[in-house]
Amino acid sequence: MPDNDKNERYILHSVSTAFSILDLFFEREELSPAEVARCININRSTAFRFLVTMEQSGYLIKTDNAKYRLGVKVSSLGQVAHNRMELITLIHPFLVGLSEKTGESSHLAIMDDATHVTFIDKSVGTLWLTMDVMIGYSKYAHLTGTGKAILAYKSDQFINQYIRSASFEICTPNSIKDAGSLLRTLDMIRAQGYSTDNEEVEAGLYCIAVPVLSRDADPIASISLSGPTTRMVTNQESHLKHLKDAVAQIERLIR
Amino acid sequence: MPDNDKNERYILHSVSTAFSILDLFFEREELSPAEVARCININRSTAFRFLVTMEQSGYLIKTDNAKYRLGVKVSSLGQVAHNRMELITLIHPFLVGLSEKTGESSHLAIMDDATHVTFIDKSVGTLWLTMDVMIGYSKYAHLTGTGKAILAYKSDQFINQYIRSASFEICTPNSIKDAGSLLRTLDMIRAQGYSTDNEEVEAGLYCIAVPVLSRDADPIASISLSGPTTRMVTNQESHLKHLKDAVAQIERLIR
DNA sequence: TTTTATGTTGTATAGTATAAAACATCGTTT
DNA sequence: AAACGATGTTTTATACTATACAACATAAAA
Repeated sequence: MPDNDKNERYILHSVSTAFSILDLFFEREELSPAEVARCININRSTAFRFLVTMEQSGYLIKTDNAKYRLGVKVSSLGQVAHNRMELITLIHPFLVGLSEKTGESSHLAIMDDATHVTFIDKSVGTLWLTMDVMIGYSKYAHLTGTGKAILAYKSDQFINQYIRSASFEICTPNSIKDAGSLLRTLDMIRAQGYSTDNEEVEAGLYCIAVPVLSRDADPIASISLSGPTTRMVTNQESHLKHLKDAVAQIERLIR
Repeated sequence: MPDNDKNERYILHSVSTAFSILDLFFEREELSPAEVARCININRSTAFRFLVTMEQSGYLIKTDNAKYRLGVKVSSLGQVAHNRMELITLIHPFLVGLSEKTGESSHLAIMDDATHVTFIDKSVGTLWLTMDVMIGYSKYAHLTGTGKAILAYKSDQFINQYIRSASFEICTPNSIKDAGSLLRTLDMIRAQGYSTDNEEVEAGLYCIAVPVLSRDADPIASISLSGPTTRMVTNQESHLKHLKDAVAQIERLIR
């Protein structure tokens, strides 16, 4: 990433660490100065000052036992951000339609950095046994159906970069284990126009995903249907048709 | 606020302005370096550096026309924060119950600073004409039923501080116009145990709210029912009963 | 075309972020 | 009970960097 290296020169160090501290709260519900200090390797007193500052800004709140948590403002601003993502506004009705027609959960995902796919919207299925991922959840792209659908339509150099920076952790026996099989899978996805996740991230969970391409064929997102393998396999044809119909309409709207 | 003044000494200036910049995005969907610079009175190049830093941290994204928007991470972290607020987890079922029983929208609000009340959860009513406020929305406490319910049970010194720092903008003919009538209203709220908002924030909108008090009688939140004045007034007695029932159960749970 | 506003990039310095050290408290261990 | 270790908080000195200024490039406006 030459652009990132270039910007490196302008980074305000303390601001950057402030957001690193905020990042810690993705994993931990509350953190003390000492814990923050250990996590990002800074001095305890410095950590304390960061926390005080962020509390004063309303982005953290201090609990009674001198620990800190995410403040209400984070939640509020998150709502604002969520509502503003026009992609969501546009696509949400289609997700609802998909989950109503099929009974399965439907998701909208994007790749917002070079390696991870993020679920930015969902419509949970009506059936009792149903997939439910939290919005905002991130995974390496090659591990999910939505991620592979997007990755397959990225440029060769993007994919090569991906292979260099991704780690091929193994979630299930079906997980993609190396660059070679990933490349073969992506070829197949391009050939058939959709991707599947056949229990590759979690046992019993099957997913079908179709990319949403911009006018200049850039994969800006993908939508998916997910559910238990048995149900998904028997209905694969009809699910796929619904997904492709939805994407066709979405692409008409965004071009 | 003596504690705040005391902490003033530890504030990291650049971190604080970073969050001020983030605050700007509550109002504006996208901002350029020059705009940010004007809004918070800093140099254009400094603003630029802040934006680059925050982009690199994933909390902002740069659009094609060199403007910046809230990044996906804000939305993700907001979700996380929202899910973690145990108050919400605890109270949400009651909100759902209230809106199902009454058909009207039900809200949970807190005061997370000295002047504003924030809606942190809701259950939208089942009726066609229904109130729907975005979660995270903030107003001066004296303007809303939920705000007044909380304010009424705060300490005298808190209320005096409130009167000093709040501005009595007039939303409708019924809005509270001065400190005197606010104090009288708060007295009445304490006397009857609930607050109303009789078209004080928006014409036609009526709201009944009841505070949620902690073991030591601190007003930690309030819940409300809101809807068109006509419907609300005719059902006021029954709505109030439902609200008080819910609060009684909630208070039993949190003490 | 000229002008004005703005994004972006160097640069010098005033100011502050940072770590180290010290104190206060707390819970644990001996 | 005493000693210890871990941690929250506060003070302090210094290396560093956040900041504004200036300059350039570019885009929009006049």
